[in-house]
Amino acid sequence: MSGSAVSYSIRDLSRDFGVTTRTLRFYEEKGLLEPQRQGHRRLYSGADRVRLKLILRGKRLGFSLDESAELIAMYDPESNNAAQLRALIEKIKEQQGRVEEQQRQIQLMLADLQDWERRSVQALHALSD
Amino acid sequence: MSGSAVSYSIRDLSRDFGVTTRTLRFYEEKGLLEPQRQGHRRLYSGADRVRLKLILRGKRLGFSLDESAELIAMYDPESNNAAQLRALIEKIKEQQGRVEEQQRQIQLMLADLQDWERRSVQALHALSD
DNA sequence: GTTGACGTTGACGTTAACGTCAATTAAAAA
DNA sequence: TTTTTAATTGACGTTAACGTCAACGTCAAC
Repeated sequence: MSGSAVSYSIRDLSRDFGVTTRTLRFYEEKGLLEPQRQGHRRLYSGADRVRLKLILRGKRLGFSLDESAELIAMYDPESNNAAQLRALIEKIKEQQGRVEEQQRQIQLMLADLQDWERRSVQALHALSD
Repeated sequence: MSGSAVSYSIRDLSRDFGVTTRTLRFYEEKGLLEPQRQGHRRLYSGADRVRLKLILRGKRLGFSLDESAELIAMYDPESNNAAQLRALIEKIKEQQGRVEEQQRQIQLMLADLQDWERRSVQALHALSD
């Protein structure tokens, strides 16, 4: 076993992921991250980076931080728990449903508006004839 | 000109649209609605109902109230302003882009997870042989 | 030995979108 | 006329996701 434990300062993570240090401390308060300490300073491991990556991905998928926390808990790559994995997939499919519905609404609205536009353009042409 | 001005109480709107009266007063504070008054009581017109419908539609499309206010201002069916209409369409297309990106991210994630699931199921089968 | 650079813990501030009282008022019903 | 019932205006409370100080610690560099 080699002991080459790579670790990162709060500033490193901040830079690498484009979030403020305040954000990192906030995620820690919420229990989403728990880096080690060297004295009173935070030392982030590779595993911490992965967790952070998952949190941010959760946000991009449209989940709240609390929801992301839940999802990450299910995503434990060690546990190999098939039921949990399927539960996770379900949660994400639900979100997919919500997003699809939004998209449907947007398309309906756009169709309406574009129809409207066509008609108003035609009205203009009729005027200029 | 007939003067059959239909109007609705705050409770009517609340019931018909499934929002609380507090919400309606809040929308008014924000300038999204401005019903007439009969004494100190609010009297909502048909036009007010339409505005409310648009606000709620905006929310379903994923816009904030402030954004909805902006959109509704552009949506003036009287003005017949083609440029404004196209601007509105643009705004909505931008939102469409954001939602599509979210959906893309979700699909990627799902693909990953389902791949994972397949593999872990196979691993189980291998064990039971 | 003091100056920076970097980090730490409070703790209060902020925006969005309402919720939740409390104290009043006005009109309708009994 | 008294009691309901519906509505009104304040005004403070709440959740989420951080922002923004302030005051203090520490370690290497000059």
